[in-house]
Amino acid sequence: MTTSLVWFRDDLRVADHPALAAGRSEGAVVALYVLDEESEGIRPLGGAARWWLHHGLEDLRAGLERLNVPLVLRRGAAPEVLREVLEASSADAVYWNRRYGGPERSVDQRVKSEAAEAGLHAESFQASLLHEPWTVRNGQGEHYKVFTPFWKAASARHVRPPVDAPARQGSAPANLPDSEDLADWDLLPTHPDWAGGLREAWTPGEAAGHQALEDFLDGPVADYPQDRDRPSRPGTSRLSPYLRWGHVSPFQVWDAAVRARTPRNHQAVQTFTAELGWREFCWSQLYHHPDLAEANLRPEFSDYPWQWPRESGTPHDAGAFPDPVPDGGPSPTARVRAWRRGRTGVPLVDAGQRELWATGWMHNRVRMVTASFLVKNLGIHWRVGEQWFWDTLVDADAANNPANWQWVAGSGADAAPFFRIFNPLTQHDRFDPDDDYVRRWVPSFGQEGYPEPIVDVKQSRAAALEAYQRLRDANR
DNA sequence: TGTCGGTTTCA
DNA sequence: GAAACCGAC
Repeated sequence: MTTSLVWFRDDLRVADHPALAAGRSEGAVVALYVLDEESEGIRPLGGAARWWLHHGLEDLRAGLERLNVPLVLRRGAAPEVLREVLEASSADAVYWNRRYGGPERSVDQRVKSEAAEAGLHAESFQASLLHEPWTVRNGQGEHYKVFTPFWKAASARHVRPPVDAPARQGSAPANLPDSEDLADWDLLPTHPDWAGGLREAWTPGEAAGHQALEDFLDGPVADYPQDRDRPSRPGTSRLSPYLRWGHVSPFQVWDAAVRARTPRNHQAVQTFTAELGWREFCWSQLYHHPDLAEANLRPEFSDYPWQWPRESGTPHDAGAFPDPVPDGGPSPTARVRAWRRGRTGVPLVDAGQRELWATGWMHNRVRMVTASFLVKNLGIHWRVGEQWFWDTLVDADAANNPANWQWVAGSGADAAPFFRIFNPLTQHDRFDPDDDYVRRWVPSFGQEGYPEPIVDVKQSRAAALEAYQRLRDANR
């Protein structure tokens, strides 16, 4: 009987998993997950992501157990691990669902060629994106740089239906490679255990993801265009971490959304599926610009006087002002510290940052506001914010996170124009008029002890516009 | 998926 | 005097 190895990555599910389905159709399957912290260029997971991964893997193991498929856990450089595990399992083939980041693609390519050299069958599948990034092209044959035409072209294309979870296998493969113990990976925080808020807010896993999808399409989707901007309301799908980890696939979301469509909610469903479109667009950007998290897509922004906190990891070639800033006010280090902990004295910003710190997630409207505040009002480089979100979000996504930070900063493809600067006070009035959200996360709001704004919103906005104007003049 | 300051419109 | 409207950033 044939044995296949199915390599799980950002697709921790058993349904709509083409690689798993392919392996099962050939015979017996061994599942593998590799925690690769060694391969060149692979970005180490943030703290909140590690927490989610731990529980996501437990859930995957349970899901695979129901199919009688054993899950092998290994740490190390993926090509080496694959070599070992393929040999130990006497597998004839290895299957996986495609990844689209630069370093990940290099790793996968290496695994594929090494498998071929060893006379093994290696095959990859489309499962994480509705549209392969190299297939969505404009009239000139180039990838789209603007969202609206991108999504217009992409969403007109056929989307395959989700595939079912495979049938339970009668017997597990004879040769089972050793597995490491998940607990030894230290993915969960211990001293201190800061994950209490995450546990309260989230249930990682495939079933929970589908429950979230179903609950959303059962009700809230009808009011999505309005309610999604109100952070105090349960108006969003909260699917982001489930999509990030692949507990739910975009094909499943697309299919469910299309099925939930009625004449009445048609427009609202389209607004929702456009968010899948943004995800596709972000991944297209990362595919075509593997350095999306490091480099401005608009190179002229390298001359913008972004500031960096004084701490390790600050690039020396960032064109940054020294700490403290020349024109007075709190130092970049103090600004960043206040922003991270939600002590800027700007209520909506502080509420968002505290929601993030407590739950590993922030409402999208508020993400735009806190990001704009960091980049435009505090004058800090978007990469500082991108790194913080990467470390704290349970949905930290290698494409969405940097693409959206560049969107806010104005340095990205189809980005918000730099002069589109959110006023956090106006946004507060408009989207949290009853202060429900702000009071939930900042109990001291409106009371003595709540700090004054760390910078003047109006003055700092004007300063950002001036710096931008100088940049434009210099580039003319 | 913006804000601001100015002008116009209308009750 | 509020609300709608507009251009500039």
